[in-house]
Amino acid sequence: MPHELPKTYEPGAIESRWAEYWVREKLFHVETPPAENKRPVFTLLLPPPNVTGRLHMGHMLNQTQMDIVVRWHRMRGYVALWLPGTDHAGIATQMMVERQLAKEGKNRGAMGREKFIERVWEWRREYGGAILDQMKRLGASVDWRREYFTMDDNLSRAVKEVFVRLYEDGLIYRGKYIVNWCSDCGTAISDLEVKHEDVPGKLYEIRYPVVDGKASSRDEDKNKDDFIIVATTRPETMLGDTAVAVNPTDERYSHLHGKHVLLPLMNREIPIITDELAQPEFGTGAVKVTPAHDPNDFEAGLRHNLPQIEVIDEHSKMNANAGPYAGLDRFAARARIVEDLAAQGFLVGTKDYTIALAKCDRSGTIVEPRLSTQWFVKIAPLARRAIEVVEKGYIRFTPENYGQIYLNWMRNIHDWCISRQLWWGHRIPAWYCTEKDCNEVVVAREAPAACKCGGTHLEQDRDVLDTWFSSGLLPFTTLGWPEATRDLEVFYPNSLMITGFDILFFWVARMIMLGCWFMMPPHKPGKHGPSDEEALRASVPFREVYIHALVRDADRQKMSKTKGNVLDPIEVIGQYGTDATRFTLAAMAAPGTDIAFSESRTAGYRNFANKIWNAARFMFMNVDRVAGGLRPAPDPADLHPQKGVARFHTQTLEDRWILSRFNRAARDVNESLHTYRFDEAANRIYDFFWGELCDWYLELIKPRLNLEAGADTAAAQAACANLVNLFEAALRLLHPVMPFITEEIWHAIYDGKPPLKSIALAAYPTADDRQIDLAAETDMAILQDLIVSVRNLRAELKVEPKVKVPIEVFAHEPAIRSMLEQNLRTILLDRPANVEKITFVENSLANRTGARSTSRFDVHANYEKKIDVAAERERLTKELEKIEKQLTGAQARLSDDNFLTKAPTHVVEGLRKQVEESSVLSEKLLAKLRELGENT
RNA sequence: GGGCGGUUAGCUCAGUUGGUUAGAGCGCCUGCCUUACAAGCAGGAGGUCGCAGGUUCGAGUCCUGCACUGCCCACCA
Repeated sequence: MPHELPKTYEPGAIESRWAEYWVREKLFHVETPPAENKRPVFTLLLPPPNVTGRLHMGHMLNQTQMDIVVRWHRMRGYVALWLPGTDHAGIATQMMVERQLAKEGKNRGAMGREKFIERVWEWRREYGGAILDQMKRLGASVDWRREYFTMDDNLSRAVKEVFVRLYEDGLIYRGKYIVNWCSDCGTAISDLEVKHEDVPGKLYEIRYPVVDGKASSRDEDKNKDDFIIVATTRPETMLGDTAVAVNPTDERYSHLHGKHVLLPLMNREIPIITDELAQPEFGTGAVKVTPAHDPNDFEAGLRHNLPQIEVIDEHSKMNANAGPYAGLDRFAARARIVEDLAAQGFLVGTKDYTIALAKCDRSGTIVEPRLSTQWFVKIAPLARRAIEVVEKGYIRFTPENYGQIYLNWMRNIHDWCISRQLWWGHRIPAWYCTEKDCNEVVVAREAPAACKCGGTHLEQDRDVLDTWFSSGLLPFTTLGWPEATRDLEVFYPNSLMITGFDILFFWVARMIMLGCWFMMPPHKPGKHGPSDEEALRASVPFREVYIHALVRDADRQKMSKTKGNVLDPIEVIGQYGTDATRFTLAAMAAPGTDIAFSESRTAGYRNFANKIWNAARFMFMNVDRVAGGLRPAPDPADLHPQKGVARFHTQTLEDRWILSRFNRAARDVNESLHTYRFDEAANRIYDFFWGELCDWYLELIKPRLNLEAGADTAAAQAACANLVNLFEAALRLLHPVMPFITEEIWHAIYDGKPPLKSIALAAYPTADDRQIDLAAETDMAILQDLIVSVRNLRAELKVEPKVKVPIEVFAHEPAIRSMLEQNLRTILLDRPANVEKITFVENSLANRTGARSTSRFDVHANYEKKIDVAAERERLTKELEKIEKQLTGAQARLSDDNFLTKAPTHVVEGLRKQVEESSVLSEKLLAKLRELGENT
């Protein structure tokens, strides 16, 4: 029988089977909704993993959260589109293939561009799907039919379109500026790809002799004002100095204005200029100016028309301009230069100095600020809108503080260098006329046939675009832009973006800038003044951004290959199952803190899955045995519109109680998911399923299910039906977090013939307030107290586990007494507390040995064994102390007028009630302590 | 140089707009293979919530300062 589950829970087998099933059955394919669509729409774009990537814990966290949100929306009746794809990852992929070539003894230079690119495509065909295959194993409910790759034809066309439009709007320009140059990658990189690292270094003070122009007299050279001292951390760049700057307000140097210095080693005369660049407080107040190798100096150079002398080449070696140092690596040159300066008496001092060293994020190579002709995006106009939409709340961040971080960054943004000296990527759609003296640049969607000068030889720019340029367009290009598609109309803006902080600026910020620019209809070149708020609101790429935490190892260390502490999600899954791993990530995803991923935690959630598994086995066992194969009628009407528990018979207290608890759980879980509190949602389900359903409800219905004991078939069948219906609803509640085990058991409930193809298509439970039963919860709490009290007594009295004890119960409040009388049947307490007979008595049992008391009842176990009086007295004393302390505090507050007038009523009332109960209890404890004293 | 976060049980972390007795998992101790589950059941120990002030009838929660710690941003030599 299909519903007969194997005895042991083995996630591996179940999970791969359903993962395949979901893909094969195309369960998550989303048709473009028709014009008359009334269903709400939910759109989510998968942050495309690098095509070279392997799944890591960060991906898994990210995807787990996305899958939870998407499954939840789908079950709530949304048209839920989750769009998957991969990123061509320019540098990463190119390097990967180059390494492969190197092993074959080839290199791309010899191969040529065309062949190399063909080779990259081959690589991609062969290995590029790996990470998405891994995703399938995670159960990601994406629409695979819509899978994209950033180099697809349609996306590439859109990239060109964007480039051309931005160029036509004057927002893309080409020019020779200082860029971050990575000599290892052989390309310019953007500011974001540079990471600064504080390292100990040296600050060199160098004496530049002053000469008074060409007509300097030798006499003056002997004065002590004959030199000016500059400080630098990079002495090798001095070879390219074209000025020394002093601050115009710095009186120490006013007599030198307009004079020149003789550049040591190079013997080149360079002017002393006055510029804000030099800050009087720093060092000597004089700074060397190297326009070709420093961004600040570059600007100063423009202000003063200084020549730009490059001395370091693209391989970070000194070039011909470096005279005797030509050919040396920049650091070798530094050493030699310092040596030579010292030898010639120019080196005044060397100080220890902490340097914020700029390194290439990818290769770790020290980045060289280098003069280079590149393409840039003029970012200010785009940033303006991107700031506006966040300030106005058209895009909301969770956690909120990321909105501020985003704004700070966006307000200080610099132009974006978008050209890369690579082969793999979107080639820049610009052509240069090769005719002599024609410097025409043509930016066009297609290769132009001829230049306006008449020349027909046009060469396309050799560079490609920054990968983030194309991924920044994905929220609309994946939906068919620049065509005005129905998809675009329905699915844009995306509802949500879930991603990590690490790509907030790289990607999220760029998507917002580009989305708000291109999706602001109608597109008016050059006009971006205040316009229709609705249009602006509708232009955002997504309405909300959820930033998730970083997954660290159990010791809070960042996972990194070099540290060797990287956890492979596939291995973790292999060991504990995808469901348990997903649950761990969800349960630990409290906002604001990183996740210290602990396997012991995962093992705990594997145990939770096992608990569910066994509870299901218990259910099926009873369905077959007791109820003769009873199954819930698979009425589809009960499933999709049905939000809660279908046809539940509230015959007993525990029935009413569990139904109430289920509704509370459903309410809480929905609320938590609304605010992306995955941790709360997961923990809430855990507590309900294990702590209430399994620990209490299952135990309490066992007597009814046990035919041999009572043979009430009708009651047994009702109990069984309740269990099945409750379980079914609980599975739906859990499904977004643990999709596999819930799918497996759900199908089993329907004997393999479910009314829908998947639990993922069933309705998500919502709370029905009418089923929340406060009275049942209160009564049940008393009953639970009583059972726990009996268990405590058994432990105290050291009753052998197998021995059943008779108990006596006293309750002074008639209502509670009658409630207990109604619900406390021996059979009910048999299993939970091993009780064999219950007698209600008329007098308090509080002072009896072998009794326990709460403010509502006393319970006494009839058992011969002597108790450990000393231990009992200690326990009672401790408890009494605690209660007395509370009582004193509470009474003090209740007699304080200030408290009584200022505190809200419910707090005062609550406290009064507490005092009442504590008083009763403390008297009972006292009575018992007296009794104990007399007995010893 | 700016900005942000963290500090609660042995470990990893929750703790809503301040409100009655600060929770969980793992670990630990005791007893149980009770016919769903030893990946389990029952019971138990363990916290002056980083420190010092302040606001308040009331502070783990709000404010100020300090200490320790982590992260991000930054073209200053």
